Parts: sequence; structure tokens; C-alpha cells
Amino acid sequence: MSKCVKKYHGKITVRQMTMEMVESQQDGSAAESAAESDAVRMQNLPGQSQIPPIAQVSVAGSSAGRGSPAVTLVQLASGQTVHVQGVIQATQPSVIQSPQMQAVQVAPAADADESAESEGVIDSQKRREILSRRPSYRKILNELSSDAPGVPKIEEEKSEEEGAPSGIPAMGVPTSLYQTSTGQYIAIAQGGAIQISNPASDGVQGLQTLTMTNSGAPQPGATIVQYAAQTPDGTQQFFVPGSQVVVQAATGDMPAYQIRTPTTALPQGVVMAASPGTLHSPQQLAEEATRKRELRLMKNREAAKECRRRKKEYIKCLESRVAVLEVQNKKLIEELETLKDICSSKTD
DNA sequence: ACTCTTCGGCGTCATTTTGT
DNA sequence: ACAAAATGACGCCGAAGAGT
Repeated sequence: MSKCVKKYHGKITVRQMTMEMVESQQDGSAAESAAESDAVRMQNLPGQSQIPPIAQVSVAGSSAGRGSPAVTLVQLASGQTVHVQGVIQATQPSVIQSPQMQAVQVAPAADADESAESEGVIDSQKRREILSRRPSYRKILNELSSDAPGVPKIEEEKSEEEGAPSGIPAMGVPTSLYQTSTGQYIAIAQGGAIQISNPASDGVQGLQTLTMTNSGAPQPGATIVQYAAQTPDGTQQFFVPGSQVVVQAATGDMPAYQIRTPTTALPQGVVMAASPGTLHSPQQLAEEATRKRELRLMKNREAAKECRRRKKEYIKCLESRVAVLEVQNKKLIEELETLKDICSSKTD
């Protein structure tokens, strides 16, 4: 049984959706693109309100849009079909518009069943060859936002959620700032001073400073804290440069912090900083490799979260664009009807 | 209550894209 | 060219809803 069959029960990947939209964009007018996008949305996004299509728009002739005037076939909801020439010509900025966009051959949405069958035949590598990758959501959305002022930009950095709390005063540079799992912030100055701040408090009140008495010169290879762990005895540990541990006791109002050198095995998932120059034995090399792996996994974990967030934002953007185009399409069809009436009354 | 289905989210791996 | 970031694909899990 194919993995994909199980995987994509009722779901649609963004790649599927956007590729179909890309394809629809390549040979048609904006209205056609809107109709195509709408079709995709209706078919694949359950939970959306099932609005009956106002009209189905198709382009007659393969040369449409390339030199010769485009002949658009508009099928109204009443079943009436209308040939339109040159009415819908405004080139709307594509929802998916990238300078690196390449022509790709993808099975159209109507062939979803066939493509699902053939998916077992085409392995993932081949699919990846066929489907060229598109630029990042951030880039696409930012390009979109430059085209359309209403589209929000994806910020490079989340200033509110991930930024340092305003309550932490500036320390001597360079410092490292870490946030604990309980929301507290630990800032480590170059000289080894540690400041602990509770963002819930009003800054200075919740600020505590520790000095690392056993820290020597900063190790050049030391990196930042990668992990904070809740130990079984209720304390919380934060690993800081120099292979030392800040231990927070789990007591009440006045938490106690200690700087320790870890002697026991690390809890699962703990990543510690290490100086690359101090590695000797194969065991140390293996530990270093493990640390690097854990760090990579952790970074990728966060990146995946962020990517999913961007993807959701991107899809929202696409959906709102579809809504706009639907309205636009409706207006154009109404305009077409009016023009038709005028023409028919003149000929009579 | 139980089962089944659907959906959304997460972690990880592999690969691509991007920045230097 | 290289490392880091971004992203698609996949498998897994839990929640929610529908059907029995």
C-alpha cells in the first residue's frame, strides 16, 4: 500500500494546490485564474462554505493570450454560454508570482484520481524532479505585499513573541539571552555575570544577577544555551557556555540559582555547548556528534514550526485573494451581461 | 461505550533555496 | 563552494465528530 494513499486522505498539500494554480496562471486571463483557483479551493478545502460557482470560465484555443486576442468562453450558472473577446484582459498580479517560477508539468486537479493511482508508480524522487520547488512562503508573500498593499508582510523576526522583554536592562555587550521554559529570562554577560529576569514582573524588580565565580575566560568555541530541562527533583537546569549548568531550585517566591558543573549524564535531549578544540577521544567525538545532531534537530524543529506558521499565513493570503477575484469575476460577468443586452438591443 | 474517519499539529529526514 | 535556513514528505498522535 502506498504511503501517500494513507497520508493524503482528504488532505491537499500546498504544493499540489499552488502548482495547479501556477499552471492555470500560465495560459489564461485573470478571470480564468480566478475560476481555476476557486475550483481548487472548492474541491480541496472542506470546511469552507460551499458557494455554488457563479460561472465557469474557460479559454477557447491554445493561442489565447499569446498575440491573438483571447476568446473566453463564459458559462453562466443558468447553463448559458457566452463567448467573450477581449473583455477580461487586465493582467492581475498573480497570487503566485515568482521570477524563478518555472513551467512544470503537473496533473491537473480534475485528474486527481488518476494521479493518485499513478503516484504509486512515480516514486518520490521522480516527483521531485518533476515538481520544481518554489521560493519560500516568506519571499512569495513579501513579493505579494509589494504588489498589493493590503497583503501583510511576513516579518523577518517575531519581535513580540521572541524578542527580549523590555524589562531587561541593557547589559555589557556582548551578552547572551536565554528564555527558560517558565518564561524567565537569563542573560549572561561577557564577564560571566548572569541576570535572571521574570517578564511578569516590572523589570527591575524581577531581576537577579549572579556571578559565575568558577568561570574563567570565555571559551572561544562555546555556543549558546540550547536546552532547559526540568529535573526529577523539581529543579530546572539551564546549560550555559563553558559546560556549566545554572540550576534553579523549585521553591516558592525566592528561587535559588546555582552554577554547577554537570557530573551526571545529561537528560534526554539535552544539548550542551562545547569547545571544539578540547576534543580528544573517540568518545568525545561521538558526544560532539551527538550534540551537533541534537542542535540540528532542535533548530529544524523550530524551523518547521515557523515554516508551518508561514504556510498557514500564505494559504490565508491565497484564500483572501480568491475571494477578491471571485468578486471581481462576478462584477465582470455582470458587466458582460449588460454589454450583451446593449448589443442585442442595438441589433434589433 | 466503542469504532471509524477526518483533521490538525508535531518531529524528523531529505532536499532545495538562500545568504555569505 | 559552503553552511544555514526553509520546505516538502512522511509517519505518528490526539482531538473531535459521526455512526453503530
